[in-house]
Amino acid sequence: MKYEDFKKQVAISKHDFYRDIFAENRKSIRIKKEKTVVKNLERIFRAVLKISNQKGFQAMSMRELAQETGLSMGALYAYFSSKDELVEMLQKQSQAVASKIWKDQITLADDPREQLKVAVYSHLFLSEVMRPWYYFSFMEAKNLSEKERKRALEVEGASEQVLADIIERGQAAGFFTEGDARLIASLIKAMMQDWYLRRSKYVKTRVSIEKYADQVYRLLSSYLIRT
Amino acid sequence: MKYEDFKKQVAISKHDFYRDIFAENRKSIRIKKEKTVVKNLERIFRAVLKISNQKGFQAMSMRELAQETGLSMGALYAYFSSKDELVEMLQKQSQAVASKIWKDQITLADDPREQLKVAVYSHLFLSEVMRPWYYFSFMEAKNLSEKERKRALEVEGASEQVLADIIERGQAAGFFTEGDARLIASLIKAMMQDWYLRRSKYVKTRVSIEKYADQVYRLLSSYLIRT
DNA sequence: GTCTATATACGGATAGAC
DNA sequence: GTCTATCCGTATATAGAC
Repeated sequence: MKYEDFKKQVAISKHDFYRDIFAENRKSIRIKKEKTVVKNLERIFRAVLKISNQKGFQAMSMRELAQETGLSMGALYAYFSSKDELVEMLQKQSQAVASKIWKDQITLADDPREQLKVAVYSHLFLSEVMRPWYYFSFMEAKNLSEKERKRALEVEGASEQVLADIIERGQAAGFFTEGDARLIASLIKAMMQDWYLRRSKYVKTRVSIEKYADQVYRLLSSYLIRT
Repeated sequence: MKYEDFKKQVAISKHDFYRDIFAENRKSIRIKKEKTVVKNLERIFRAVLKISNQKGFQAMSMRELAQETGLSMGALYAYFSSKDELVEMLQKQSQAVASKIWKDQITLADDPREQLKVAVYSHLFLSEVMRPWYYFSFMEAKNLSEKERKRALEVEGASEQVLADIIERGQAAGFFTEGDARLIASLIKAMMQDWYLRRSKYVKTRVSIEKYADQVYRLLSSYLIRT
């Protein structure tokens, strides 16, 4: 499994991404011309991720965001009505896109052994494509509004359940060794998470995403797959 | 390996912990009576961890800290000269204590196979004993001062190197399978980290620290240990 | 040792000109 | 659509009374 192939295959259209955000938030966005909105939303969200991932979302001031985007504070508030709403837009759309891509990938396989492999590789590749958002999402989760925090927890729980289900099907079919599927799923998630949480370390030690994925999968299959 | 035994064995004396902080920071602490200082430092650090772990260190206001500790803002500033210094005291002492305990535990064993087991179990147990600090340290690392951030990275790198060294010795002795020791150490670290980063999930699904440690070690040894 | 009151700066958000 | 200027709340930190 090659990262470059995956990247081409999913080819998330940035334009579509921001157009969808526009469509979902017509009420709070005061600007009417789609072209302008898409252009500026891209600048804004790029800057939010950049600054937040350096110093945290709370520590990012609107003045700083204005500077980084090249827009004034007044202009910024034409695209959202509060800092909370800004982060809500980002979370909702990114989460929807990420979860759709992952599930689509898994559905391409049907044998549990193949599904497990696809699930691990495609999750890692996806987190590499959308790395700034994955990092942001983890680090800022606890600072979101009650509503957003709850949704983030549900999404995370659901993705672990996807892994656990694959493992259970594999166990039922006799391919995998017995054991607590949910707990094993947690450990897989932990290893996948490390790629985006401490990525600078892997850059420094020259570990590529493919090498990382291979190692995770090898560790996993030596435990799980019956021989 | 039992968690309760470990807990008794290390029995970190809280009194010693705060007395050491006092000794190291005589300059910035304006209060002279040790008894008073120890009592209040304990209140302060407990409150810092509690509030920060709920909403982040930056979002914790001094007014909030005053309320939680039962001290006034004026009184708080008799124990440190800035928010940054407060967090520096906490980091320095906790890091020293944690790293000493872990290394002492590992030295108790000499066979690499036994050392690996001790390293995994004792790190997990230790992170359970000092859980609020481990969580804080990870989540706030990037918001610390340049100096503190650098030191945190070094400590983290060193602890992964400890694991990698054990693995390499085990490989050289023919006990472990070949492979990239540093990368495997990273994956072990990732799994150990998950215990304190997403602990509420494990509480909810009723996974005990012992069960978690067993599962991590089983996964690991199935890959690493030659049969 | 600890308190209350306050200096000073910076935060998010908006009004109204262009 | 975007800008500048400003309101107003809250932040950290300190001064000085007790």
